[in-house]
Amino acid sequence: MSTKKNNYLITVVPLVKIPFLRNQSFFYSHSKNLKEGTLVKISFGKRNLKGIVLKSQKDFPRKGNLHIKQIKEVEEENFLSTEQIKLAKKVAEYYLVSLGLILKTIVPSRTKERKNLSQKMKTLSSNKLLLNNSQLKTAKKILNSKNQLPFLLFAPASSGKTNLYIYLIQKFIQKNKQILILVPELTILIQDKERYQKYFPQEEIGILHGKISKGKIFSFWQKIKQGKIKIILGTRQAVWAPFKKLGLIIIDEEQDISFKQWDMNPRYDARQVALILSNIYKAKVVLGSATPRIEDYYLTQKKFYQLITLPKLRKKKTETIIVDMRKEYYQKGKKQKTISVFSQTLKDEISYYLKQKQQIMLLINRQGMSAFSVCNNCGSVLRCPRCERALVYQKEGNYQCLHCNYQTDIFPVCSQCQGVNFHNYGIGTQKIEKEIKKIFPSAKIKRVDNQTMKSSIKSQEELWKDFSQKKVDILIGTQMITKAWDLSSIGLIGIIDTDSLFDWPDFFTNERAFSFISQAKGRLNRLGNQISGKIILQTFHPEEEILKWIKEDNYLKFYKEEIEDRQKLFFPPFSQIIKLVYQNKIPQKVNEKTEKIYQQLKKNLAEKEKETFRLIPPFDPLVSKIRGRWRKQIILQIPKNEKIPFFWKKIISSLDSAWIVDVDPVNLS
DNA sequence: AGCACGCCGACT
DNA sequence: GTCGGCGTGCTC
Repeated sequence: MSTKKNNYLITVVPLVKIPFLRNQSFFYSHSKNLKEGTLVKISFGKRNLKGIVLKSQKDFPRKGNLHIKQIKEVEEENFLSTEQIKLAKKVAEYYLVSLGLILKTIVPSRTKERKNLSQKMKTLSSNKLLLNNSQLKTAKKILNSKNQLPFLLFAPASSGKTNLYIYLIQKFIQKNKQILILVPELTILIQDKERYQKYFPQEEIGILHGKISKGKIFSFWQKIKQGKIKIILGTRQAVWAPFKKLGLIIIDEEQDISFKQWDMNPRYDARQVALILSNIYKAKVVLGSATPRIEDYYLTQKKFYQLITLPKLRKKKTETIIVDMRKEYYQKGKKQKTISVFSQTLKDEISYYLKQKQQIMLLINRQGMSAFSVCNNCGSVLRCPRCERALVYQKEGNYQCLHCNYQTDIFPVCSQCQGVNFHNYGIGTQKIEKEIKKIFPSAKIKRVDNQTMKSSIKSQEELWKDFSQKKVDILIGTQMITKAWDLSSIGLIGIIDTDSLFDWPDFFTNERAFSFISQAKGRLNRLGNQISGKIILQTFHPEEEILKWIKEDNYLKFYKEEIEDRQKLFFPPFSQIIKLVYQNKIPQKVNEKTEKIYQQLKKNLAEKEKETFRLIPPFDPLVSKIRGRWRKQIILQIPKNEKIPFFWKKIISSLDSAWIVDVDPVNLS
């Protein structure tokens, strides 16, 4: 039924979720030929959607009675590049999601940027770059390498890896190529931008992250597409930019899990996407870290990555002290009635560093006043009615869920026995703050955690400035500050509850704890201070070997231990993991559904596959109820270098939207 | 994501 | 019979 007017058949991918094993594209008619990547408006079912054109052909006499709709509107021709579509296809295949959904995340809103006229271009003085011998040698290695294998840059804190990056960027700009720099967090990005800009005052740096306006993103997008912007700095979504001539991808702090979008679809890891991207553009990739992921270091051993290293610039003296908290309990041979969260060692060191006018950072990985509260009458834990998670004591009589922001009335009642008195266990940032104020009343103290960070970016920056200008003596915070803030002048770091970093039931836990403490250590006295930096780890398990590797900065020993465990337990890099989570308000339905799918997944495994593939039956995650929904999960483990069995793909493809499909999840708990 | 279609139980 | 609840499958 082709009319003279609309004699072209256009293959369009609607920007919507379609089971990924089904055909992702649909036929539409139009009066003229449309190129691949054109953005169009279409009607799909009863909905009006946007779509991306894959190809066009002259209409031909067709059999069957397929009703073909017309394209409603051509929004922009050549909107996406061939490379972007190629990337989208490969990413959709890897993460078992529909192509339309990936294309939807690539396509930006076409909004004009509201020109901010008061925006003044600061005239920046250009910094001169000086590389030392080892930096230069490493850079040459990267530049002269003929093969396409990614580089893992294993570089400790203060080894000058940024200098190396800048040198590489210079070289690629000279070649008229674009450079993508990926960083894990927004706050790092802001600090990095200033740093890079100083070396490239004449270049506009494209900034891409989740919090800039749609208009601004679109304006950067166009300049990147035209090749006007050569340096692109961004968080994970920057991998989707419309590069014209990408030559180099730098992934800084590659061990960071923030590269993975774990909380919403598509659940992609920007590092994985960057590797695919680099293949499409034949670009070089540098993954930089002081504590690489176990999986990535393993790949260097298997010669899939090229290992390059940088030595420490200055052999700064930093001391790691492991404090045995059991001894604090049994001081002078007697069991103490009350125990301070601060060991005597830590208190002594704090007062010493305060006297030396050195800044101090105290780290605890919990917010609020305590970890959980127990009813004095019946002993049950006070929980969030919606999430089943322990509520955390906030202020006088007030308890809060850190998962969904549920807050109790001033005096909550125990759900089990109507009791009204609770005892608070564990320690959080607020409690530490209260205690430390008691012990050091004249010290200037600030607290940073998710609660305080939720406030505006402005107040975050102010706090950071205050700290940099030494208006703060003691900074108390959760893990996030070591990541988010480039704090370079800390004299003393105290990790209050080291054990809590390790007791998470997950196979990545050790790796993350190792990386976290190493990163914290890297913040010690990077400025030319004469007083050496010190980190104090308070623990009830000082005999743990991992603490020894941390103390010695011995990544390789740690790697050796860890890779053996991974092999024994058949975890990455020896297997690929797919996590399937089902959630529903009715717990019985959760049990039934997950069991049904589990049986399906199990049933058709061939005898041979039963030996090598692994399937963990439905189990409750650590947080088994979130926002009123119960959840259960199934774990699939596929041997590395094996393909996902087709019938598994088929089952996964048919799962409805109550399921979460997470390929390469960042946790199993 | 919507929306139609079809199968099955409850009820005028 | 027939109304409607919801599980299943399709969208050019």
